Amino acid sequence: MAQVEASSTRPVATLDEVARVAGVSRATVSRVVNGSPKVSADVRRTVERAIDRLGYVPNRAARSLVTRRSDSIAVVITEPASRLFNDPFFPRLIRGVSTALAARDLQLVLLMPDDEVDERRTVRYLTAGHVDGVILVSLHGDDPLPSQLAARNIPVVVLARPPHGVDVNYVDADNRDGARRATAHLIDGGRRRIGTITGPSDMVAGVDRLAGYRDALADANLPIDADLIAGGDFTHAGGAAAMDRLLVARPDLDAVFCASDLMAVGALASLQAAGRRVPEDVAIVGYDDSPIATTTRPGLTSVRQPIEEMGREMVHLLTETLDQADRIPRRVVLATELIARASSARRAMP
Amino acid sequence: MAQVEASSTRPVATLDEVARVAGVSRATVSRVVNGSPKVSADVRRTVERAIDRLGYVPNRAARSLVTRRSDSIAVVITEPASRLFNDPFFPRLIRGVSTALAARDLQLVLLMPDDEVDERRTVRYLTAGHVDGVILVSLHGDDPLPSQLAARNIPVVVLARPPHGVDVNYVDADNRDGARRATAHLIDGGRRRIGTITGPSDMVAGVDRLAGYRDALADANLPIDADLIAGGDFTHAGGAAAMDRLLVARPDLDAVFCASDLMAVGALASLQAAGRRVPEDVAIVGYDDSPIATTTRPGLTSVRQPIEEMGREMVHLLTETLDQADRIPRRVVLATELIARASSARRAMP
DNA sequence: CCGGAACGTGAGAGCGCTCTCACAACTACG
DNA sequence: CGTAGTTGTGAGAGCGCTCTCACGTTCCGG
Repeated sequence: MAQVEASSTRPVATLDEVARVAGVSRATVSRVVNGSPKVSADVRRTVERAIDRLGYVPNRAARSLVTRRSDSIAVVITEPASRLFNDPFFPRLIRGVSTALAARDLQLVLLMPDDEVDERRTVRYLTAGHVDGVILVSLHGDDPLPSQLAARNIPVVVLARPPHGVDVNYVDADNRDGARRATAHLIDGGRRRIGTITGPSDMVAGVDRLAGYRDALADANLPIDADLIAGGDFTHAGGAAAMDRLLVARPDLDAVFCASDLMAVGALASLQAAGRRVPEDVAIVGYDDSPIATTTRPGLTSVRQPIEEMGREMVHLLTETLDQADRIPRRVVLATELIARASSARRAMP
Repeated sequence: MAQVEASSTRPVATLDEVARVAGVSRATVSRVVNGSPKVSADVRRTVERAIDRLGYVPNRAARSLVTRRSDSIAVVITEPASRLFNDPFFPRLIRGVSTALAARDLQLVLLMPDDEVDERRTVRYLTAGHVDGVILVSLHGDDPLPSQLAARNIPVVVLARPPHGVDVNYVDADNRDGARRATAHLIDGGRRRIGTITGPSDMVAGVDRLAGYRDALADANLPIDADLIAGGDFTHAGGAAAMDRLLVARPDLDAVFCASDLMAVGALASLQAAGRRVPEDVAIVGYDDSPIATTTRPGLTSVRQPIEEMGREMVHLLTETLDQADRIPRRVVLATELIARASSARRAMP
């Protein structure tokens, strides 16, 4: 039985060995591997056979040492664990990024710095030439990473509009318009005393969605009442607490727009505990169209963001930046979609 | 203003430059960078100053070319998108893995092959010496990856016990014991006609949890009735459908153990739609202790798996395998915990 | 006071690959 | 038939790092 699969020794064939077996030079093998057109058909076939026979796989370290390219892209998520756990946003975004990278034969490297020390390690990693570009998923605007990377000339695309008009590529969903449409939908349903539970005021998404709520009221010539605006934090508990406050301040409210589904679910529980019927007494609209929106009773009307598409778009933007030397920052804002469910059903005729 | 930060040119200082600036040899700088003890204190200080001044970061490609180490670990998730979206399991696992890797200064590389083509690319990537080891998160047992990697002598740890007693490192939660305890909890609560909604029979977790259910009934000398066992698929819709079937087959059942929270939520909806009160008429226990368990009404009793710890344990196992030449496969099985909520409240005295 | 151990440092090879350049073998054209 | 171009292939340098080995100092015991 000479049929040995190079079993226990590391089967690391090199370019050199392939060249020897195929009876050509290293350069020619390299050309075959990299799909250069200037190789004659029969030499190419010979080399390919040798590659197959040896199970040759190019060593990326050696390659990227000379090309100064790693063909991988980092996705950096700087979010507290709690958000990551509860939010289906990230898996979906990653999936979008992942498929787009795969199509370009780029490798995804996920980094999730946990603390200060970790973040320094991350910067070191990114600047060590380990990746060709960085996708930054940080919903808090005060992150120093973009400028640090910019200083090192590493292409970056961030998710969500940065709060200070930094010159950086970004992709975002149209939060303001989404919130406007959600609120308009409530107005269309016959609601007039519409409250809102906002996101944190230090997050652009929170601020933008509040602005959209205001837009819709203004469009309909409805007054904006501070008593109808309660601050939340994108969490279930925060949503419930905010709802409680709204019910005290404005017991007569007939609808509420929540800047996240998690808060909407909290608000729903709070409303039901207070004996209000949804949607008969109070209509609710959430934001994110997360899976939880379909499991509540009644089902939760929500604003869907094109999350996967945002991921794909970020990759698109990044690879464009990679190829072109001119680094003109671009921004891509994607439209949202309102998914109507029972929680915002049109008010019955009185 | 001579104060230029090497702005637009790539500021890639090399070992050589550091050596020149510090007035020492390349080897000495390398020793300092790698923390070798055989460098005198003042030379070390001089070199460190030079490193700081030049903002030197070692080039990992060059390093791993010679060390044959990449100092990164791949996490390969081969799951359909749908699961990834709805299941908070993965983020938590990743988080556990991530912190454990960070503590060892290892880099996490996340791979999520989407289809056949993608999977081949993944194999190529893993065998290109890009990673030192692989953590395989595939809940389906028929994955060919472990053996492919084993053939290449790449250390692997898989999540969950493989169905065929493959010789491979794995980490798992004690599904059988968790299910046994969940069911025993229902028995303790005075329930006697206890149904179960299982996971898919091709997934070890599903099979093991069913076995645990049987164990508990056997322990309590309760009969095992096929009418009380309904097949599910770990999804919300599947849980609801299975519950409907159970209600037809055994309208008198007074409790149900669901092999996942998502199915439990579906079952809950189905029970409530059928006019059964939970927990008065029928008690429910789920599995996973996912966030959704706290948002249902009533709150869902569930079995918590130490997911983060499983991630950490996988890293632990992998790094052990990395360091030692002897590759004796190990298995680590972690205990679960029952989190009691209202959905399984003790039956009121009749 | 001398031989050898201990210690700190430098020289140089080489990891596996790409890429430029040179060159041989054709082809085409005046 | 000579010259210029075209095409396929090989030789060789070098990417930035680690690591072995050799060498110069210092220190100590006999």
